[in-house]
Amino acid sequence: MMAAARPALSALPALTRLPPMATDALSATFAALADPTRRAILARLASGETSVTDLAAPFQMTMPAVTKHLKVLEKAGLISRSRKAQARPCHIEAEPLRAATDWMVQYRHMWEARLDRLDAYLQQVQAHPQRPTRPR
Amino acid sequence: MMAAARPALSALPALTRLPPMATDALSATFAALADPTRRAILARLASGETSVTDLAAPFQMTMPAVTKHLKVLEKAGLISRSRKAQARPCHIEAEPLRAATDWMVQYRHMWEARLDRLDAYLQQVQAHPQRPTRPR
DNA sequence: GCTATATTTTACCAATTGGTAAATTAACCA
DNA sequence: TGGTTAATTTACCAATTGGTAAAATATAGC
Repeated sequence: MMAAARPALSALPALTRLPPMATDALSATFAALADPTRRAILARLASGETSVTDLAAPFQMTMPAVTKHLKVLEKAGLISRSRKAQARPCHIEAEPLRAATDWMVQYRHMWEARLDRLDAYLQQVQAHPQRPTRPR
Repeated sequence: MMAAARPALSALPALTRLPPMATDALSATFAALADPTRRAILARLASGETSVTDLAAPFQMTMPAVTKHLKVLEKAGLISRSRKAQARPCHIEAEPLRAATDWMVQYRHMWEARLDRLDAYLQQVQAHPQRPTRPR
């Protein structure tokens, strides 16, 4: 197996694991969206500024849990906060959501294109099973 | 604080925490997209079927790590696998990606609408600072 | 200053995630 | 049969996540 042939990684004493990458904006946005509670919060905020208490009401969880979800959303730049008496109302921030949507839409073209080519190929095969023109 | 006033939750012995929710398809899709390595893998797969070794090459990580990422993508339904001699090539599956894109695009309308209303309001305030018609 | 309301912070916990090294499986080839 | 190639499984680890309960903070009103 010649394990010694592989150099640096196992040689360096304390740097075997790289320091964790600071997650990019896109990753933070998708991670924030990867939770149904947070998506529901965003959906609610889409119709206007809302207090934490109001946001928490529909969910079967404590206020600190909601506060944590809001922190995730805020760190990802998807919401911002203000102050109104004791309340700290939340508002949606569209920019990063737009960026993530753009990423998906851009790649959707490629995915759909692949599907279309596959469709065309399968139809052709079905139409002329004897002489399948192999797709390039 | 009358801690005893709140009933069931802390009374039930072993059910204090609810069993973890089986993550829905949308959450799984966004979670899968929330990692730059996995997004790069998908981008690569958009241009065609690829082996694990080829997928792993651009990344500074071991094969098992890539296998794990592929498992995440497969569980989320974003890729599927086949067999070709020793290789287990991966192909992209567009459907869940389309569903997630649809979700984002649908909500984008609401977010953009909010921004548009804000824009309109700010422009009006700037144009007629004396008589700001308050936005509803 | 006291009290109520709104929210956050702290300290804890179990489960999940993202990585590794080493061993194992599966298919092909000579 | 034995060796090579491709990929996975196992066992481990540290960091992160998603929740809780209890205490603390901030603002407003009397």
